[in-house]
Amino acid sequence: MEVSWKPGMKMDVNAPMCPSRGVLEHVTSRWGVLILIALRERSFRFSELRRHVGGVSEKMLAQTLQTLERDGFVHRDAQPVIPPRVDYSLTELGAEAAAQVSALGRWTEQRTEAVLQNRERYDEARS
Amino acid sequence: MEVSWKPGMKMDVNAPMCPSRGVLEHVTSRWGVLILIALRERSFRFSELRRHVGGVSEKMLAQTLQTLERDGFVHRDAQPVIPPRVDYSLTELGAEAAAQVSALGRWTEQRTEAVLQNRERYDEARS
DNA sequence: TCAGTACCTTACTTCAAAGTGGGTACTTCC
DNA sequence: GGAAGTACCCACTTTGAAGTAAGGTACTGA
Repeated sequence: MEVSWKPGMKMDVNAPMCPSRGVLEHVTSRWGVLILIALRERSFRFSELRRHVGGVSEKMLAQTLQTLERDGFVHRDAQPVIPPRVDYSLTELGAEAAAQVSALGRWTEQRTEAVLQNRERYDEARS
Repeated sequence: MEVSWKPGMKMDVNAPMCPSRGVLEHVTSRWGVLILIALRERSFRFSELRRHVGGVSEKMLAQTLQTLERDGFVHRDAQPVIPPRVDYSLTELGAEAAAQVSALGRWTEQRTEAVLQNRERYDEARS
C-alpha cells in the first residue's frame, strides 16, 4: 500500500506496495529517461526539449515534466513574459537520478548492436 | 525506422526510430528492471523468482523473461525432468545491464523518502 | 492581415501492457 | 484420493499509457 506507508519503513523495490516502486517507474518511464538524459547536458526550454527528444508529443512532454517536477527531479522556471519563456533544469536530486539513467542510456547505445544480433540468433533458432 | 536500420549506423536514443530505444525500453520495463536486479543476486527458478519479485503475475514473468532471453540478457536452462526444472541466470551482457539498473534501484530506495516529501510540498503549494 | 512561435490544456481515441482464469502433465505429500 | 507444487500457454478482458487534434493567448515578422 503506497498509501499506507509509514515513515521509517524500509524501502524495498521487491515489495509490491512500496512507494519506491512508483518512484522507479517515474524515473524509468519511456519519456522520463530521455528527458532526464537531455536535461543533464544543459537546461532546456519547452519547445527546445521537444525538438531534442525525438518523437515526444507536446502532451507527453508536459505531462512527464510535471511528474518529474512534482517528484523534485526537475526545476521549472517560468518567466511571466510574452511570449512565455519556461526553462527546465535538473535539481540536485534530479541530477543524481539523471547520472544513473544516462549511464544506462550510454550503455544501451553501445550494446544495442549486440542485442540485435542476439535477437536474430534467437529467432533463427526457433523457425 | 527500427526496421530499416543499417549496420554501422550510430545509435542515438534521441532518434525516434533508433533500435536502441526499444532495447532501453526492455531494460527499463516495469518487470524487466526488477527481474534483472533479482538475477544479479543469484540464479532463480521460475516460481522462486515469482515469489521474490513481489506482485508479478505468471504471465508477465514468463513474457518478460522471454524478451530478456531473446535480447540475450537472460540465460534459460531447462532440465527435462519431472517436475520441470528451469533455471534463469544472467548472461554477461545481462550482468552489465543488471549492474546499471540495480545501481538505479538502490539509489531509488535511498531517495524515495525525499521524493515523497517533495510531492507533499508540491501538492500543498497548489491547493 | 495572416501565418508562425511559445507553452501549454482539454477531450477523444487507440492500442499495447497487464491482469484473470482456465488448462496441461506429471509427482509427491498427507 | 485429493491437494499442492512445477513451469508454463492460451484466450479473454480491463486498464492505463500514449497518440491525435483542437483550442487559447499574446506577441513577432513578412
